[in-house]
Amino acid sequence: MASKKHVTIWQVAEEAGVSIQTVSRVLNQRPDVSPETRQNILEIIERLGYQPNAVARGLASRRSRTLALITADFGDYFLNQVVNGAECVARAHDYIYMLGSTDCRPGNEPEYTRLLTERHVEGILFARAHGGAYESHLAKLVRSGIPLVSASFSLNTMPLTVIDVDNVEGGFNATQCLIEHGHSRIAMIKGPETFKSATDRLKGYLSALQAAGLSMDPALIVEGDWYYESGYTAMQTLLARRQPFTALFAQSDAMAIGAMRAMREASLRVPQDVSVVGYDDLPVAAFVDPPLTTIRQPMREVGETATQLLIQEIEEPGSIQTKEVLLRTEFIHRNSCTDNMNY
Amino acid sequence: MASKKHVTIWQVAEEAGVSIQTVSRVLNQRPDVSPETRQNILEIIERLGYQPNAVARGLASRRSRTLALITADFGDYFLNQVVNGAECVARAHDYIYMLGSTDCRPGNEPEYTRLLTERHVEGILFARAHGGAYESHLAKLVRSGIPLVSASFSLNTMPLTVIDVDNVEGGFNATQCLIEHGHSRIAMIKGPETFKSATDRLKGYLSALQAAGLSMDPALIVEGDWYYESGYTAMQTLLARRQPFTALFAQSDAMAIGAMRAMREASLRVPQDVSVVGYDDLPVAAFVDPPLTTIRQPMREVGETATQLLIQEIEEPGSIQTKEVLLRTEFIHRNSCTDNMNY
DNA sequence: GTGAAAGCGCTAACAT
DNA sequence: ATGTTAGCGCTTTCAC
Repeated sequence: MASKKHVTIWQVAEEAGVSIQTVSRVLNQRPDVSPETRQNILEIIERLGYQPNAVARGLASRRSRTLALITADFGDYFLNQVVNGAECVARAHDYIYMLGSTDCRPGNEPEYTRLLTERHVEGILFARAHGGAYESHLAKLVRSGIPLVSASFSLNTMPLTVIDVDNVEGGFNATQCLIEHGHSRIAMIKGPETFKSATDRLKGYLSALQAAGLSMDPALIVEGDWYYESGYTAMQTLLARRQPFTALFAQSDAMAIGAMRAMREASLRVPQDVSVVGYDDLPVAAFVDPPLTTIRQPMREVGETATQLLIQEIEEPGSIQTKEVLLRTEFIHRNSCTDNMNY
Repeated sequence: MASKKHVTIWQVAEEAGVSIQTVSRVLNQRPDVSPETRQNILEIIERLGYQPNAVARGLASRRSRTLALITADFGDYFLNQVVNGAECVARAHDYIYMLGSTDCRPGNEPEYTRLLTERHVEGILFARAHGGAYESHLAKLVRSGIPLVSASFSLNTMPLTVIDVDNVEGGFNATQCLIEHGHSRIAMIKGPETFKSATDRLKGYLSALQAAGLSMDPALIVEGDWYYESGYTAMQTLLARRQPFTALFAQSDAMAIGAMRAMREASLRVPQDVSVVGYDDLPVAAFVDPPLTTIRQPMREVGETATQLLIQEIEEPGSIQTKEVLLRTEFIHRNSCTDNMNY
């Protein structure tokens, strides 16, 4: 049979010989319904295939059970994992995420606010990879009072609940490993200055050097944009500077892999000539030549925790005042770094 | 100031000294409003910062302007691109996508149907990578009459509007290239049998061989699951069979890269000993050693076209009866395949 | 061109 | 434990 009209709460009530109120109570798991009535109504609901209309419920209760996921680029591995985790937790709590990527149209900064207010989204997960530029807008959202949690993106101008990975620790461990292998001239390809994750990893790098009594050489640091190509050109820049180094810490696996290509083209061998540590543990990291030593981030967990907090804040407002959750990274040892043979 | 109560259509009407109908008419761009009234109302809307409540609109008009995106895994590169494209087109038409990944909980097949009916989604984009298992369920959705478009996923049991890439052509071109380089013993790592894309690429492979008067050797074909690891083990299997081959067509870049690692470990050089062609043109493809020759798929366009059709079907039902759109692939030449030096 | 009335399907606040 | 009365904020008739 073709798409039947939807069954409404009225029909259920009529069939059960009760008022729609009683049905509504059963639907909302209220205690004040007699067991028999409840049982009977449940059976009728089942038999009629009744599904409550979420739109009507939303209007009447002012609860849309809808979350927004603002993100910059679904092609980003980090974000994807976050989304996966977020989606799962949301579903488990019977919330659903609406998509709001900011990328597709330039200058649509205000557009997603419109989306959010119009659709009466109850909370926002801000999972942007990009920094800068949106700060004022985000701040406005924070001030508006709508629950908002950020996945690894902090604001300088405003307190914000952030779930992130301990990037300082990650940067420290990556560098530390290289130092333990006897390296003292350690180059770094960092992420963009606008990212807190990039500056944090830099901090980790710096403090590892310092702890080992090593000095840092600005000539050994180049900035990339996280992606392959930028790692490639960053390494070319580094090589052109002709400052000796025997190790590289790239703040993303993609940049590490890009850099490795540049080194190959310059006849530099990894790890014999240059040891490399990346960051992210991309699926491909284990399959490049040589398999990449890297820092794994629990990205899925970031999404899960963020959503958990978001829902908590929605259901008990005020419960999470600007928490900051830092998840730990994991060091993944592979073959791209080895003892310093050069000095 | 703290989060003000929302402005409603009533306040706009009152402020303008008209009835809410008139405001509603302006909102819905109806022609039957005098220019002055319209202008005046528009200004008041602007001044008051009025945003129509999409939930209320949805209830009254029975149009939610909401689409569902059913997908298996946001970590998949292919899907991500599709999502990006889909999202853009949806936004341009003022629709929004709800997320419905099927992965997070096992056996939640019926769960997303519930989600869809309850939320009164107007159309579904089915962008699953995985085949099999869900067919009966999907068929039920198709029969329910809700507009449904699939991104590269066909159903054997049921006609379905599908936007896909021409996998036969892609498989043909990949193989053809290898043949033109003088290869005749061409191994293939294919995707899972349950994927039409895998069997289509196989068809292309077969017909290229046939066109060249070459025979196919079943011992040269191994199945993987699209991912790196499976390419790695598939190549080990291939090598263990000790059947000579000088070229490899891997149905995904990931499997190609996995296979390349296995070859490295077996001291086989690419492309000198074995030429390789992949499929997908992952961002990493240009940066592995050697840079991978591959088939690029217009995935973003798949998402865009699918959403376009979906919206069209929603707005003019019956307009797209089970179309099948096939987008063309692009051959990307890099360094992983070269002339056959071996025979 | 504009307005009044009647819902959309449900929940909330009182009743009883 | 259950029913009644009001809406939620908007669109849809159908008047004028």
